[in-house]
Formats: sequence, C-alpha cells, structure tokens
Amino acid sequence: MTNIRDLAKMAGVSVTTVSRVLNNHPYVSEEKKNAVLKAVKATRYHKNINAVHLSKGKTKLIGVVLPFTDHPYFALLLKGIAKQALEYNHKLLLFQTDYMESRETEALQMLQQKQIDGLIICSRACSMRKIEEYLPFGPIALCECVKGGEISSTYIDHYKIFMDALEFLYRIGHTKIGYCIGRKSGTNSRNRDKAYWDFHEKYHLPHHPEYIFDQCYDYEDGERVLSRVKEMDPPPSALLVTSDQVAAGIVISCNKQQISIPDDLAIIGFDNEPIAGMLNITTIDIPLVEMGRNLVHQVLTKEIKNKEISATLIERGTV
Amino acid sequence: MTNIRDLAKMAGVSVTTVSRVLNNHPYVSEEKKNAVLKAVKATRYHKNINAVHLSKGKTKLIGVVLPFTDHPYFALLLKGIAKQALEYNHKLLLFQTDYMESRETEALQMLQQKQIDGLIICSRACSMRKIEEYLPFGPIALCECVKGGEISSTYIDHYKIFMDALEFLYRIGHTKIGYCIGRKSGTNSRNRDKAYWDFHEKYHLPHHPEYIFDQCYDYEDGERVLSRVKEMDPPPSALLVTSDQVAAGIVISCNKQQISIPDDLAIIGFDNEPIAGMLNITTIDIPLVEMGRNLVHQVLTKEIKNKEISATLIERGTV
DNA sequence: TTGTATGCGTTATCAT
DNA sequence: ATGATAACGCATACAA
Repeated sequence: MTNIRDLAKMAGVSVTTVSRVLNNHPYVSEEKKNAVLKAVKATRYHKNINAVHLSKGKTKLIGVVLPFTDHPYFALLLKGIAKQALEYNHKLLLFQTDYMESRETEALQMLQQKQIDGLIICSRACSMRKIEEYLPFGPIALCECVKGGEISSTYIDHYKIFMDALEFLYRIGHTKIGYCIGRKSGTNSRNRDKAYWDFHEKYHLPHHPEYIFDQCYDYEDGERVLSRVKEMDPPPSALLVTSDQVAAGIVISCNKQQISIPDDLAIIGFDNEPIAGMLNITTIDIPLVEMGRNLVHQVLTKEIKNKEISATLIERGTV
Repeated sequence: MTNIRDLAKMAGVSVTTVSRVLNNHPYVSEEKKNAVLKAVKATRYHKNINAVHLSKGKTKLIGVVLPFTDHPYFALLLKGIAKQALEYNHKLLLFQTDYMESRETEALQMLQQKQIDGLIICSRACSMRKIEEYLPFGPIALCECVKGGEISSTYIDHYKIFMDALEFLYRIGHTKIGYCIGRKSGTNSRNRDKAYWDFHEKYHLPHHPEYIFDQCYDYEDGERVLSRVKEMDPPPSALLVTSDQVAAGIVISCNKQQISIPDDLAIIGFDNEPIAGMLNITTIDIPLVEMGRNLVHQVLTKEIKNKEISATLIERGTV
C-alpha cells in the first residue's frame, strides 16, 4: 500500500504538501498540486482512513443502539437516522442489542474508545446512571424524556398521548379498556402505565390488571392477545395497542373469527405503520423518521436539547 | 486521555509489557501484571481503538450494503447478518443506498481505505466489473449467483424457484399468470423474468407483458397492482408476488372488494414474511436469516464459495 | 521475562 | 507557498 510519504517522494514534494493537496487546503501551487495528483493517479492511492481517525481523534461514525431492526418502529426510526446521517456525511455503526445490557455496554465503550463520535440509543436496557458515566466521551441521544443533564433526547410525551387516547375512548363510551405493550420496564412504558392508572382513578373505573398485555411486538402477539381476551368475562371493549403490527394481528384475528371491530372490540394502534393504513386501523401517528433525523442532528451538533415530538391521532375504522 | 506510555511510567514497566497485559499475552510476571492493572484502574484507561486499527490494519467491522432496512426482506437478512457478526465479534457498518450507485461506491471505498474488513452487498446497483475492482482490498459477498471469480455468494436459484412456482400454478389450471417484482434490473429479477418467458414458451402460452408489475415493494404497491388487474380483459388468474408484503396488499384489497382468493385470483408470495403467516398467504419460504448468517461467515472466513440456499413452497390459502 | 526501537499513515505545528 | 518534525496510541520484531 502506498502512503503519503511515497507520494511525496514521487512528486518531489514534502508530505505536508501532499496532505494539503489531499485535503484541498490552500497555499499550494498548481504545479506541485498537479505533480501530487499525478502520483495519486499513478499509484491508485487511497487514504488509510484509520490513520486519519487516529490523527484526528474522530471517525465520522455514529453508533446506533436498538433491540432489533425487523420491527417497523425501529426500522422507521433507523430510516430517519440513516437519512440524516447521510446528509451529515456520517456513517452508522449498528448495535443490535436484543435488549441485552452487555451489548449496550459495548456501544458505550466504543464511544469511550473513540470508535464512534456519538451514540444514539433508540431504546435502552441499562440504567441512566451508567449511560451518564460515558457522557464525557461523546454526545449521547435518547428517545425518552430526560430532564436536565447533558443527554440530548428526542421524545414523545407518552403519558399525554396515552391519556388522550384513553379519554377519547371514554368519551365514546368505553370504560373497560386494556392495553398492549412491548416491554413493561422501559421509561416510555412506565409513563403509559401511569397514564393508564391515573385515567382509571380519575373516572373511578374498576381496575383490571388482566387487561394489560406485555411482550407484544408482532402479529402473532396480537393473535395471542385476542385469544386471551376472548376468554375474559367481562372482556375489555377497547384496546390501546402500542404497535400497529400487533394491532394488525388483532384485527386480522377478529376478522377470521367474526368478531366485529369496533363494535365488539375497538382498537387504537400506534406508530402509523404502513400496515395500519392498509387495514384501516385507527392509530397514533408518531413521526419516527423525523425523530430519527433529529437524533442525528442532536448528536452531531452537540447541542444538549430535549425535543418533544408531537403525535397525532389518525381516526380510521377501528374505533 | 491516558495512553500505554503513561501506564508504563506509572507501573514502572515498558510499553511492551503494558501491551502484553492489555492483550493477555503470555510471559509477564504476576507482579508487573498487577502493577499495570492497577494503573489501568486508577486512570480508567481504555484503549484508543483507532490506534489498534491503524497498527493492525484491521477494524473488525463489516460493511453491509442494502437499499433500505424498512422492508421485511432486508430486515430479516440484516437480522441474520447481525446475529452472525455478533458471534464472530464483529460490528456492522451500515450503508443504506436507496439503490444509488454513489453510496454503494462509498462502501467499496471504505473497503479500500481499510475502514472495514469485508463487505456484504445484499443488493447491488453498480456493475460486477466495478465490484471486482475492489476485490483486492478485502472479501466481498453477494446475494446472487456469481460463477467463478473471487467473490463469495449466498444465493437462491430464482430461475428454478420461479419456474417451479409457475409449473405449480399451471398444474392446477392457471394459464394467465402475472408477476410482481421490485426492481426490473437486478440479476435475480432478470433470472425470474427469464423463467417467466421460458415457461410461456414451454407451454405455448400467449404473451401478456402487461401482466408484469414492477416497483412493487409495499402494501400500497399491492393495492395498485390489483386496481390495474381489475381493469384488464382478460385479467391474470394468478400472480407470483416477490414480496409477501405486496402479496398482503393484494389480499387485503381483494377482501375489501369482495374479490375471492384464490377463486378469482390466486396469489403466491415470497419470503415467508410474518404477515404471510398471519394472512394465510401461500408463499415461497426463503431462509433470509440463515442467508444473512452465511454471508458473514463467507466474508470472515474468506473462503470463496458460492452457496445455494434452497427455498420451499409453503402451501396456505391463496392458491 | 522484559525492554528498545520502529512501523502504522495521517494531520498539525511551527519555522522559513 | 513549502517543508521538517512532532504528535496520535498501539503492536511487534528483535535484542537482551
């Protein structure tokens, strides 16, 4: 592999001049510039970017932590991240964690080891305290509201959205409302759960802990939820489903089993994933692509900001 | 940032010894080892991985080129790639190309610049000739059959699969068969097209170029296909749909419009995506996760091999 | 078992 | 405008 020293020799100049030419710096005569360029051509020279990284202390790489990519929520978020990263001329280093803390730790360590310039954590498994420890090594952005501190975030007010949706259902007559969620333990999940119970307090509704279904990610999970709902007495008359994919599973299962939607069961999905439009599912639109873009922006500009993104109810045929 | 020289000074040893301790090399006394470890702890030292990269000439990074991640086909492929990369202790650098040649070129150049140790191209936009130019810089694996040469590949025999599916439909009485595809121009697409026309030759069936629909990726595209099919006279009685997501769009549209499947229109989807199981769509199962794993294997073991993966018809309710 | 010296390829500083 | 030289931080051949 040829390096700039070789080029310098060939072109009869110093390495500095070569570097200048390579990086389009000013103060280099046309003559020498051409000599260098000629050497570059002749040797098919290409920079060893690792040397650049070492020298500069930057890699133009952003780490992206997410549990899995084969789910519309994260796929759309990733899409936005990829788009914006491209505009900022940065590449993405992917950490598919399956919610394993050890893999998240790896990502944080890459920040410390300077393999990445910043880190976007789409959904975390480890504690905020641990994440904060790595803050000195580079910017980190999250998808949940973090007040104060040096962590940026782009987030949805899930408490408010959930409450609004519940109130909406209440207004049209529902009092037995359940919800489906992925993990029970995330910050966003806890906010939604709080909204759920606050709502029940507010309207003095009976508590039905069995109306809460977790581990809901895919179509099959929707199917599973419905089969459990069918065995309940009384069953919920409406469900908030935090992924349209799960909502789709419920809707399709209902169709198969002649369960009428929304008469027998009302459904509000989340994310406005493509399938929701197709199946005419009422959903809360979350602008995931926009969120992804903003996360990249936050990481690269290093402004520490907490940006709330608003979600909107899209009324379709399942309520 | 502290470096190994600092550690050496602190521990009263040489940088070599520090390096040995850091990399678990033999021939270092417990005493000195502990001294080094103590210094590491005290300074919260972490390697600058870029220096390692430069020194070793390797990064433990694999580049992954794909047009988009928010499609089940690529999402599942990526899932397999991520799994296997984890086992091999490598990370993934993502190149979302949108089929733009310039972005694919970037990925190839990263190989040349030694930012990645190998490259997996899930679907390519640029020519084989161009890809081959970059082969000297590192292993490359593709998802299409490449005979001879130094490029590895993990592929499906799309000609055979397509032909089998067509013959299957022919046997149960279909003679007016169409197909939906994403890009017209990829190698895999051309193989399928060849099978399509060879099939028509073989059984002396009339040619219906209008039965071919391209740019089919999502649910909406399925919807669009159906609306065009409805206006045809005669319309096709069966469709091969190279993504279950598109097939789902067709099936759902048919349900809405009281078009009976498979009586009015038979559908065979591809990939056995989750939605296919949910909607009981007959499909060709392509083990994408396994393919992804194998691609990583090929890139990292550097064996130049062309591995065919077999696909299987899963008969469900749409034929 | 340990240390010295050099290479990895580039960028940045400073002098001229 | 140009160049010599020192970082950048680590790995490793070779010597001891």
